[in-house]
Amino acid sequence: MVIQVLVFRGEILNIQPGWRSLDSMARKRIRDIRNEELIEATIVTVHKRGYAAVTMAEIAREAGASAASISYYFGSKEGLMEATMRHLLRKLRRAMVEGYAQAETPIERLYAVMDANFADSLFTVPQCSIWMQFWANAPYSPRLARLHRINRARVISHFLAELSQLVAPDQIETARQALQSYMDGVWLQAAQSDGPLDSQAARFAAHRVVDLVTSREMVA
Amino acid sequence: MVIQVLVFRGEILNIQPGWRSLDSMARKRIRDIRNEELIEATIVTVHKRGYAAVTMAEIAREAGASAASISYYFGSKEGLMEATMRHLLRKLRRAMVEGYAQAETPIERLYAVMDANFADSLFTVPQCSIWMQFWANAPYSPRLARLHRINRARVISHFLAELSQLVAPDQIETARQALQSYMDGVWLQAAQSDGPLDSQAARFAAHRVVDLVTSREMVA
DNA sequence: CCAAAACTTGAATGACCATTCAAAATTTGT
DNA sequence: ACAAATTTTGAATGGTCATTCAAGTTTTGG
Repeated sequence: MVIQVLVFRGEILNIQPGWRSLDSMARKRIRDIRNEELIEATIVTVHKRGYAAVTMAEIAREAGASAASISYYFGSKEGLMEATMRHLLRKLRRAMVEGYAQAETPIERLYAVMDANFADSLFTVPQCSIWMQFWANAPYSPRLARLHRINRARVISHFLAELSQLVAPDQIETARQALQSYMDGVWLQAAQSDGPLDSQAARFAAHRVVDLVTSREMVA
Repeated sequence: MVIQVLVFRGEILNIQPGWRSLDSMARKRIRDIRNEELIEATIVTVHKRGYAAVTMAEIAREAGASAASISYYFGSKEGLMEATMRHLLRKLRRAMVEGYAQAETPIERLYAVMDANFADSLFTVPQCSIWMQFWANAPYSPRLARLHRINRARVISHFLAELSQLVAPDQIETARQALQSYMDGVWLQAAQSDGPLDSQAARFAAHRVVDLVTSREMVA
């Protein structure tokens, strides 16, 4: 057994038991820490200043680093934005699969999708705000566009898989469109909210929308 | 009776009967024509290049003018953006009051709001796209933020007025949130659509959502 | 036709910014 | 401890862009 004590620039950053030898882990650690710090600073700063206006220097200052270090770690501004979007997508995916594991019926799985999207850790003003910024700018950045396209396809196929077991075949596409629009719309409005968000209420309302859309009343 | 023949730079721009004398009208005309041209060019160019990346020179080129002329007519880039947003808001408001005039019951007025938002002349990819760009950037531009805030309050009060006659008091706010989120979400997704939009289908789907949300099933 | 008003723009201005780079600081492996 | 690898950044670079301005062009009013 090895006790890891990660010291960087005279500061103790982390103490934890480790079973692997230090060398390979520690070498990666600084890079990982900087990545995390810079991505977190990006979320905060883009929310504060807007995607269009934010500069490398501002993000770096928020992270307590220099603009040059962003280039060192991410290659370019676009690289940082891509990494930040990946980070958010990863968080969303993690929340989703977690909920899926619990759900047993199609409607529970639809609930799970909604619960993931409105989870406490994701449904916050800065994150909804930055999500929207990325959304708006994805068509103009090949790297963001790619991530966006892949994620979109994944979400659509999830919805379709569950809805096909819940509504008539000719209703599936309409129901998917309604659910997805609702979900996106809530995020969009949350991004412009002043106070903190009530994620529990959002989940509750979303469940009701799922109920409505999958009810027999939906027939044209 | 006077026949107006508007000639500018050797080109006949407009011939029409007029009852007012030429002087005051014609003096305003060139300004109006340039305003329209530049705003139209702004919509096209922002859709093509993105709010974050678009430059005055690009917009001017699209309009067949010089970047300096934008400053002459709108004072600044932000002034142009504000004027463009005003233009879109005016269009939306016009479509809305038109529908309202026809509607006689609360639910018909809700249909009318949806029909206005998904009218043929408004529900196009470039307009949904630019709308979303403005939406995303409004919080960072005082002048856009102001327009956005005013419009938002207007739409909310419209929804509340009709819903208060259709659903139980404790359901009003939830229903409004659902309708508005759906509406926003559809625009957001339309902005990212590849092909042309089916506005008729959007209206039809929106009516169904109105029906669902105002049905008695909505009870928690 | 003419003077005044309105319009147009090329070029200049000044500011801002992402990225690069070389040198310095820190950490790592042995 | 010390050489190699990694990390950090101040300053330089090159480019972009909104805005201004002065000098022209076109239109208007009479």
